[in-house]
Amino acid sequence: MPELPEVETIRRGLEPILVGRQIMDVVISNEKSFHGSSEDIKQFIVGSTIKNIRRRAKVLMIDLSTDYSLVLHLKMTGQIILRGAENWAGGHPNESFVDDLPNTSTRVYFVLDDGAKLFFNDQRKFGWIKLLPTITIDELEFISKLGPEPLIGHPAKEFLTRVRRRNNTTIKAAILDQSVVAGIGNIYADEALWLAKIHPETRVRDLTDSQLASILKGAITAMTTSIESGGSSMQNYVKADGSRGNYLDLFVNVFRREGLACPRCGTIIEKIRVAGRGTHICPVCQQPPKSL
DNA sequence: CTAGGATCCTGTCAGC
DNA sequence: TGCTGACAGGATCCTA
Repeated sequence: MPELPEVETIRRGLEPILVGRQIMDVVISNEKSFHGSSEDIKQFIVGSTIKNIRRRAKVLMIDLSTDYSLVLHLKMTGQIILRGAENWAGGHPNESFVDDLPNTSTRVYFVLDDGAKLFFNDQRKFGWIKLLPTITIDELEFISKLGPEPLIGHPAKEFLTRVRRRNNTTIKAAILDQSVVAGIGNIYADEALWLAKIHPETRVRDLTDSQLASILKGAITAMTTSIESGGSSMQNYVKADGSRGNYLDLFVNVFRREGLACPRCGTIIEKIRVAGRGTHICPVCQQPPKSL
């Protein structure tokens, strides 16, 4: 589930706590969740110091003093939870943020110098952590093929070039494609298309350059708002009175709001299926293409 | 090469 | 209550 803003929220939350800390041990309870030999773990993780935490698209990279890095993808249900003198949690928001850990969805955890533990939880086991030499990360196919970072520099021109390579598919499928633009997932795809007033089943070829630009702008707006509101973190999950909050309420207009009023025109929001994904639209603001 | 469906997994929820 | 199928904030693999 975690998309660019959720991963960026984790990066920003962990960086001040983890950089400079030493990793003393690694405990793996699901082999498929960790790619790296026990020999390499001993040699390049145990005893290493965390130098830096970076993000590219939805991928988190923890650079170690051994010139190796932990490359991490949370996929649908991944979470990063720190328990110790300081506590922090981000990623897929559920009760594991506050449960006793390890629990049944703990796949890997790291023991730090002061005994604090950094948990990688992942209910559906789609996520993974890879241990790789830092300099080889950019050569990985899934990294080298990525489209531009939407929140860094000026991605508009590169986005336009790449989205036009998907002229025959629907705009929703196109912006979910990580080689078109990095970091958009189901939440921000629906939010971007609502902000731009474009129906998700519109073929890319039927959109003008100006409409495509406004979709990218919508994605940037939604993502920026999400990050600035604190993203998906423990702080937004547990409210002051102990009840559970939903950080989506802080910024979404359509996502998971089927049956509720469109904030722009008041029409009831509908849920449909596009590109194999649940898709939320305002049927008035987002008119279907004539070809449908 | 592209497009779209199946697939990896566990848990939850609606409907019978 | 218990079962069944659909679905879930992702991306790869396979087929046409």
